[in-house]
Amino acid sequence: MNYWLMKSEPEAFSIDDLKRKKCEPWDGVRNYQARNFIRDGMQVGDQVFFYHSNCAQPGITGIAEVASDAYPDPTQFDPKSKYFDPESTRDRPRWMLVDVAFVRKLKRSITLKELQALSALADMKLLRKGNRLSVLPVMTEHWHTILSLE
DNA sequence: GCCAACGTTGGC
DNA sequence: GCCAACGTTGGC
Repeated sequence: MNYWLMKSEPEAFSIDDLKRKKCEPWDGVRNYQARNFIRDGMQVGDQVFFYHSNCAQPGITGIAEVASDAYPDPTQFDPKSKYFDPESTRDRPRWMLVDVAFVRKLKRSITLKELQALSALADMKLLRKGNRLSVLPVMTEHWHTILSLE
C-alpha cells in the first residue's frame, strides 16, 4: 500500500465536496509526472492526503482513498471540456485518472505552515521549493508524522 | 495581484 | 538538441 498527496483548489473541489459525493473521478491532471504516478504507482486502497491549494489556508484537510485502477480521463476526448486534448486519441489516450473515495476529514486542518515548521518533514516533496505537482507520493514516515499532529 | 519556479512549445 | 517565449501553479 502506498501513500499519496493530491492537491485541489477548494473553490473548485474541496474536501466537503468529496464528502458529499463520496467518490469522484480525479480528472484534469495534465502533467506527465503526475500522470505517471497515477498510472504506474496507484493501487486500489492506497491512502491519500487531500490538500487544499491556492487558498487562504493551504494545508491537508482530509483523507481519501484510491478507489479504482487507472483509466483514461474522459475529459481529454470532450471538445467542450477545458481539459480537452486534441492530440489524444481513444486508441492511445494520453491522460489517466483514478476514482478517489472520501475516507474522512481530519479533526482539524494541518496547515502548510505547520508542516514547514517540522524538521522531520524537511525532505518531503510537497515542501520543496517550487514544487507544483498536483499528485505526489508521501513517504510512510511522513504520513504518520503528519497524522500524529492531528 | 505579484512573482518565482517550473513545464511545454516551437523556431532554429 | 538548444533555448527563448509563454503559460501555469500556488504561496504570499
